[in-house]
Amino acid sequence: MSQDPALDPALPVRVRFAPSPTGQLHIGGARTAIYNWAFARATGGSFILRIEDTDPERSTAENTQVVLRSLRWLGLDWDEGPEVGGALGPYFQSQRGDSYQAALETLKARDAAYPCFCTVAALDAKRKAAEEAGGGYAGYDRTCRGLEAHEAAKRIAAGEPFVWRLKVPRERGAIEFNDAVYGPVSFPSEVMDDMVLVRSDGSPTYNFAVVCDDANMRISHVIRGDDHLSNTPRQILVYEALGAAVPTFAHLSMILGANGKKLSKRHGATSVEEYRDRGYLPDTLVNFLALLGWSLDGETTIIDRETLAHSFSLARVTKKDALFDEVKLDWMNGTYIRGLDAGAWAALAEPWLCQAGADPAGIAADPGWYEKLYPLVSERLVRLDEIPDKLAYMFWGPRVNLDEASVAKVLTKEGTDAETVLRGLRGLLADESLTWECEPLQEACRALAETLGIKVKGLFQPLRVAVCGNMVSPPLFESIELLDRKDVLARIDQTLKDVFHG
RNA sequence: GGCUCCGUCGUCUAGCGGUUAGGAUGCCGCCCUCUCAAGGCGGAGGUCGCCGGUUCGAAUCCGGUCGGAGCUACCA
Repeated sequence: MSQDPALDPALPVRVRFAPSPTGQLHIGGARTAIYNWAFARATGGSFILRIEDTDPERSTAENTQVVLRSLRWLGLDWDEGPEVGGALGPYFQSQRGDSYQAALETLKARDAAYPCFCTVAALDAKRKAAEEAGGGYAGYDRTCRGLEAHEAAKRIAAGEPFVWRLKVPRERGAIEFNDAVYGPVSFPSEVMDDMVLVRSDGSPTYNFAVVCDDANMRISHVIRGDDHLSNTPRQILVYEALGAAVPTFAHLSMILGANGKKLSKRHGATSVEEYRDRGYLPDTLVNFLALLGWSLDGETTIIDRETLAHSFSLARVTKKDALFDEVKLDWMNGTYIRGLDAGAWAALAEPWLCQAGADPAGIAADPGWYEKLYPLVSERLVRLDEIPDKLAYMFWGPRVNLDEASVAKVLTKEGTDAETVLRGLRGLLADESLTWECEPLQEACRALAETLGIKVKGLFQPLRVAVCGNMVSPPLFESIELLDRKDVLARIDQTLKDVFHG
């Protein structure tokens, strides 16, 4: 059994991510991109981006932009591809028509392809009959394979529509290859029919185009989704027919939704941009997706980009399908938010800060204020989109939006005298000699609690509700320090008025 | 139907013939504490899908079985 022409292991590593721009970049695709990128970086190879836009119906320039934008957002830089260029372009399949034509000529010259005049209708009928007979469809029956050359030429000349099929060698045995993830895989040759290479409209089929592209672009490792595992023997046959070196294949298991089924819109977000819009950080997504099917050492879960780029290896990729667990994703996003640089976080969180009530110009004008705001929320956030809810009180100015439940539980609860407490606080905070900083403020308030003979909690909570509007908030005195004294006093006055009609 | 692949705590995983089957998340408890978090400590949770076999010894090797997934197009 002759082995496929193996690729020279000394050749440089070249991998590609080849999405079809038919919509958003899904997280399954993102994970494939991450693995390709990480493998290239870890091996010192090249990461190539190729757009498979052969389906004009669904492939649009806009969709292509979405994919590029998502990859950039994730921080996956490509060495060759759209907007970057490269020696082996173009990097859009729609622009590589000539190369497919040339490949077909090669195949014809090697007697490895033949024209087939069977109509779709005829093939469908045969397939249906075979299925009804019980045995199942065994593939194309090679009706046109035995056609005499002059006969075929005559029919072509007569304008009869036809496709080009691959002439799979009759004596070809089982097709075997050593998958970098799955290990040795073998397909019996009996089930390999003479696949269509070029459609009757002259366009290449997917299985033909990818092989041409991967061969022409000198791809050394094809790292792609599991759904292509069964396509691989077919593609190997094309490499052989072309006389091209067969790359190493590495198939990635599927990512399933939390319900164990294929990911779908019905069960949460599925695209990179949806996760971005919900306030997940790109670092989180890269880390989390990388760990869905790969592990560094089985112990480490927080893995930064650099480590990933250095330590990724196909040998540690799992074969099992993985469920996408958003609960763990949330935890991870929280730890990445906590790890953010205080000076830079406002830029990242800007859209949500503005939703909370911040003024975009203000963010740029007073970065120091936002730097101090960061530690107040950082350990309370799981997603950035929680900012509007958690931080709105910082942007209310002199007004306070009192939460009804908090008022009932803290201010008007029977057996408490929040009014007296608030009046005391009002007087205390109005004292200009009190330094408007976290520590002195807190000390003064504690002293007041002692004077009033109540627990600090009995004083802090009413103050929290009066200033933050809610019994749950970021740290009280740190918040007050960041607010204007007159605004704080105004909020207490408003609370007194609204709740106690004073 | 045919072909191919997969199967370790709920979930993500470590494990490569000898481990009390490890880590992470989630859950529970304690500590810390101005609320909520974060953090620290501890706990519950896996007869390694099931059945046989090989072996002194199997999650690890072999066979079978069940369950799940993918492919089976002039879609990609």
